[in-house]
Amino acid sequence: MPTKTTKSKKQEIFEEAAKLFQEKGYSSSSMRDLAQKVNLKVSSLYSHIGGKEEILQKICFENANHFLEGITQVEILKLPPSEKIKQLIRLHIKIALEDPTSITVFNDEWRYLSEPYLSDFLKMRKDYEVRFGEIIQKGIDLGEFKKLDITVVLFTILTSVRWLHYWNPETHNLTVEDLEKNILAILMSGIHTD
Amino acid sequence: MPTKTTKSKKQEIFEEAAKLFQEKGYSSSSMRDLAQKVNLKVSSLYSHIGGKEEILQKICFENANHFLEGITQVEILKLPPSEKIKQLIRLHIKIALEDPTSITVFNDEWRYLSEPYLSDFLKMRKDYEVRFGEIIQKGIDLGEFKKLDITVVLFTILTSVRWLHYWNPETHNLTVEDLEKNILAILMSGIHTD
DNA sequence: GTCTATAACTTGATAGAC
DNA sequence: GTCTATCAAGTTATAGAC
Repeated sequence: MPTKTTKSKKQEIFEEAAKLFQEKGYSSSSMRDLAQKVNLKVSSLYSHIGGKEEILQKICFENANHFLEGITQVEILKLPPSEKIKQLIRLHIKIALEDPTSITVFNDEWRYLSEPYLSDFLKMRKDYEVRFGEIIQKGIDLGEFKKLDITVVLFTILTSVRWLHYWNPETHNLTVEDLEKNILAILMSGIHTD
Repeated sequence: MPTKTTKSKKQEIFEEAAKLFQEKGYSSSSMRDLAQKVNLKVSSLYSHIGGKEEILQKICFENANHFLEGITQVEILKLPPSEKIKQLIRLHIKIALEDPTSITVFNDEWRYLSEPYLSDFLKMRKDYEVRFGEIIQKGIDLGEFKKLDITVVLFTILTSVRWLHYWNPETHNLTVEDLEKNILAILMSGIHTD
């Protein structure tokens, strides 16, 4: 019999909180809701965590770090910009499908971070966007990409994959690979036939 | 001297509320915040509006109706599916740029609608998605569009324009026409050179 | 229509017994 | 670590004087 990894109460709290924030939104989720989900009284939560916002901070910065680590890995690859952009799109798809709950909270609830966390978060996001944009610029310079506005390309790509955390791979007869192929095809070559 | 249209207090309340909801989110916005913005005491607000949610309902259903009216207009046009999809993308751009505040609240805060409004809203959204998807299907059947997964194409298009309400036309040296051209080029033909 | 006053309730967090 | 009890502040909304 395989050893079952015991989930700590703290971990359980974080996981249930993420679900709760996803369902009701951060500011509509109460510590009472959360306590009930993990079978504790409200006051007992504070033996495990510092407070409500600590959970939001963990979710937001963990995901921000995933994206920044991902782009750092891509930048050092000896590949043409077009391949780097494809890798980044795959990164977004992977992160969205791997932990949809966490990524939903990251996407939609970061603005409820208090200072100085909010500013830190926005700096990380800006950093990511700048570095993503630089790869696009290089691709245009090398003639791989059409001469389009960098900002438009950047945000079109970044937001175009922001529905994937709603995607349930099990209810669609489309493998993750096919999903990836479709998205890359649209962004690289468009939906129109040649 | 041109006649200045007088803004009713009710209208002022709705406009300031939209801004407030955009800034702080619906559930973090209080009637006290709103009262202060329009120089009234909280209780006086209730002489003009029924309550907090009435404002959210107005914003959500007004925008939902804009989109549904738009797609109805497009459907009756005698144009190939590819042109209809382009029209719809232009519709999204137009709505996003015309009233960014309202569309932000529509995009991000609809889930705080209470029943039965929430269900009504979701039905309208589903209706829009189905009709949008049918045009894509037709385009594929006629050979105008590549044989891609309808759902992937649908949501990629719908979400890819969901950053436009942050776009400030004045701080970018790109006209709205060029913005439109860039977005249509990406979605129709992709970013990659041929 | 606007105000003061207040009802009725929910919020995040803490004190201190066990 | 968990509990009961409670606090201080915030919430939407209403009653009733002017």
